[in-house]
Amino acid sequence: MYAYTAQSLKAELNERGWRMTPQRETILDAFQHLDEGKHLSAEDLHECLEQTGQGISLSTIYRTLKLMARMGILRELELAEGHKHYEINRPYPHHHHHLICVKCNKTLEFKNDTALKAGVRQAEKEGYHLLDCQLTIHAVCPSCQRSIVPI
Amino acid sequence: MYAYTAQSLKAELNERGWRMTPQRETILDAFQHLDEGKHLSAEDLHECLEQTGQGISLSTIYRTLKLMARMGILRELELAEGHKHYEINRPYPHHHHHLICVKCNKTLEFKNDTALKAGVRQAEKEGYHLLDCQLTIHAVCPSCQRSIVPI
DNA sequence: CCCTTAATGATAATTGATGCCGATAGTGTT
DNA sequence: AACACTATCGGCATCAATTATCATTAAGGG
Repeated sequence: MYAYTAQSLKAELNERGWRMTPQRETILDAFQHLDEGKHLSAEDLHECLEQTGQGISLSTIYRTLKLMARMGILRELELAEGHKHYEINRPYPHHHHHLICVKCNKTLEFKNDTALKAGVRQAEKEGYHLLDCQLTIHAVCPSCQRSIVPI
Repeated sequence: MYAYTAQSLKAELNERGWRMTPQRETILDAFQHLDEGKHLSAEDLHECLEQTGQGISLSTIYRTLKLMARMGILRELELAEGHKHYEINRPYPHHHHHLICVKCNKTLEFKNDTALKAGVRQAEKEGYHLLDCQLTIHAVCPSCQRSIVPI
C-alpha cells in the first residue's frame, strides 16, 4: 500500500519475471491522474483511453486491472452497480471508505483511520500480506428513503 | 439490522404493498438455519433446496436474494469468486467482517466492534438508513505467499 | 368469496469477464 | 547491438452469472 511510479512498477514486475509495457504504463498513469473520489470500470477506462487516442484492447484492460489489483496498486470496488470499479490505492492519509446507496448507487467517500488500523492489525495477526482494506456501508440515502419507488 | 422472523418479514412486506410467499419463507428459513460462517451463492441455495425437496426456481431465488439484501435481511458478500454470496444479517454481537485471500479465496471471519460502530456512526451522520456494514480486507494468505504460482 | 396485481417458473437474452491463439515486443544474455 | 525466449497484446469466441420477458398462479384487501 504505497505510491507506485512507472519505475517502481517496472522494478516489481521484473522482480517476478514479468514485463513493463506501454499499456501498463498508460493504465497506471490514467489512474494516477484521476481526481480523488473518481473510479473507473473496465469499460469506462477503455472509452476514456480511446478518446485520448491511447486505445488499449478490452482484453488487456481487464487483464491489467486484475493484475494491478492483486499487486495492491489498485483497489477493486463493489459499488452495487453490477460491475467492478477501480481506483488507485493511496496510503494513509488519503485512504478512504465508501458509503453506498443501494437504490440510486450514489456513493460517498469517508475517512476512518480506526477502521483502517483495525484492518491492518487483523491482517498482521493472521500473517496475511495486506493489499487493501475497505469499510463498505450499504444503506439507503435520504432522498431514496422518501421516494416511493419500490426497493 | 435486527433478527427477522417469518412474521416480521410478512409485516414489513405487507406494509409496502408486497406479499409473503412460501418461497420467501423457505429462503428466509434456509439462511436462518445456516451455521455461522457459512454463506451461499444463488446456485448453492438452489441446489440445497432442491435436495431437501423444497425446490424453488432460480429466477425466484435471484429475485428474493436481491430483495432481502435490499431490505437488510441478508448481507451480499463479494468473496472474490466471480459471484455473490449471501448470509443472514445478524446484529451485534454476531456481526462480523471478512479477510479474503485474493489468490486462493480462503476467507476468515473476524469481529470488530469498533469498525462496526464507525460504520453505524457514518451512516447516521449522513442521514442514510443503514442496511449493512462490512470491513473487507483483501490480502494474500501465508501459504499463498510461499507459493510460486504467479499472482 | 372476488378482484386486483404481485409473484412465480420456464426460458430467452444480456453482459461483464475470461480463454484462446497467432502476432508482437520486452528483457536478459551473448 | 543483435538474439532468443517467452510474457504480453489484440481480436474474437466463449462462458457463466444475472436479468428480462411473459403467461400463469395465488396473496390479501375489500
